[in-house]
Amino acid sequence: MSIRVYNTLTGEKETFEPVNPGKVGIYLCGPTVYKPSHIGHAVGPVIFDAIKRYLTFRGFEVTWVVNITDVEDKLIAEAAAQNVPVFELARRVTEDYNSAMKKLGVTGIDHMPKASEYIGDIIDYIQRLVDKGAAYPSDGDVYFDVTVCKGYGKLSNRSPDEQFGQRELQSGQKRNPGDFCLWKASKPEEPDAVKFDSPWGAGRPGWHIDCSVMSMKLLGETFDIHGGGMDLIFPHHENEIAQSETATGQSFAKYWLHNGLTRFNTKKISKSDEEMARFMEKMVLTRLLAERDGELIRYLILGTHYRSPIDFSDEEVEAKRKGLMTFYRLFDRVLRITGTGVYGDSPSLSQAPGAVEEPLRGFADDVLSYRQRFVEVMDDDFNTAAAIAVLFELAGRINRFIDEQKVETEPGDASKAAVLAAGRELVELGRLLGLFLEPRAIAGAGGGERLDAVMRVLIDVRQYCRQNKDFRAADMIRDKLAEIGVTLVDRPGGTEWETR
RNA sequence: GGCGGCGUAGCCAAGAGGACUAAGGCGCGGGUUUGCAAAACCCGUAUUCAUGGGUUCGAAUCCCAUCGCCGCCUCCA
Repeated sequence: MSIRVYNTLTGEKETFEPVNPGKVGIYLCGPTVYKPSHIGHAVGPVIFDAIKRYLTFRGFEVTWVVNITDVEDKLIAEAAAQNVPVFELARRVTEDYNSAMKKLGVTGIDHMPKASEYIGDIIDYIQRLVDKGAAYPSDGDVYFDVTVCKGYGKLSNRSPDEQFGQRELQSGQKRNPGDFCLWKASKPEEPDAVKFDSPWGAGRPGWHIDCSVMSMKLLGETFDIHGGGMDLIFPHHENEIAQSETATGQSFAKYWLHNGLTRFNTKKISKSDEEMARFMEKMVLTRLLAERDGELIRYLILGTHYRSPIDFSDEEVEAKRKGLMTFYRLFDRVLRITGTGVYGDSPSLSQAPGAVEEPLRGFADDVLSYRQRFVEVMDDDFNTAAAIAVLFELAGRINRFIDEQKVETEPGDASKAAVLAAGRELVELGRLLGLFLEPRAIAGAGGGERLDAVMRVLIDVRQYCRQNKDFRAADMIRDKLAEIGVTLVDRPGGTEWETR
């Protein structure tokens, strides 16, 4: 079976064949670091992190680049407004971004190049375009001439003739309205930190050129996958293609993958929309991740196919949280039964299929068939939503096995081993999506020794009441605890407590 | 005006010509279990995929039209 991906360039699903067999280069357009990132900025990184994990699992050696744009108009303006040095602001925002990525389990990024560190390469590149007659200086700016690029518009299906008449751009310095800026002349009031010397005078790179230069520098002139939000298709990615392919004479990225945009009340989260300002505040990643578990946000993002838009709401997050608990509860259950956590490194069922013997073989076969199904749906354009559905089915199958075999009350070595191997399988598959990376116990969870002891007392008192058939008192203890978010659970082996 | 996306159960969301009398999650109803719960498991929750035509032996899936929502064409993940 081969992997198929939807390519924006062709508008079709294609069989994935890397430029160099066995190796995959991925470039994802990262943030411009002038303001805190919001939930929408997390979608691309989370999805591509899952894609990298999956491709690695499928045997590819993956190199993943996410750029940081730290030389840009809005960053300069914001730094001036806050009265801080440009690169100081950039550094702070980048740090927040990185810590958010860490919480989201995005660990696969190999390079995070900054535009400011590639100025020399960018200048060389622009010079190359000028030498080819594809770019022209004008009053200290340098523009790309879209008319020299015959394929211009192939990504976004726009022809310059039809489209640019609509724009009210009558820049006197441009030859054509669709020409875009490669190099931007500095203005006197701008800080020296962003004035770079060039053959055309002091200035800084235009918006698109840094992506072309850094991607080709790190991944080669032709690489495999270029990703970003759908809002980048035009003009950003279109212009990247134009300048890159004109410069090298070769095709740029082979597959273009675009993720859907995050919406709120069916509207795109936008930086300029007044009515959304308050919501935006809440959706700032650092704030959101202070309140919500990173794994939950990641799970929420992966619960929708990457090309579909995500409607974000508190209600939806809460519903998803309940779903995730199903897995955590099962993991706790497996730990209770086997004494070994599913997060450990004992073999999963697929790693040691022989470990499960004949009477339980049917169960083992089911588990392996879910694994197969998981691979099938992921092969089909990285359908993480369908993959998660398989995870739920697998979890249900394991729970049913435990119930039917009465593994909790009448455990046998064979059935316990089967439960552990199946649980490990579930975690292993989840980890291909970047889920279940870290142990997350819900029973008797992290309140320290003192709380643990207090809970023990309450549980013992309640047990005493129950033995004396004083169920009103016993239930009162349980109900009061429930009100503060602590659930008491009576199990065959005794009572345990859980927090939400 | 041009380009693109979306419309599947109460909600979220897969499915992209035959395995669909349409996955999975949340919610809801019934049951097993329990002192009662919680959890888990079982059963039920869309004869139908915005609407109307068409192509086809066969369509949620392809084509056309209509309605509604959204994005891009200026900075945007």
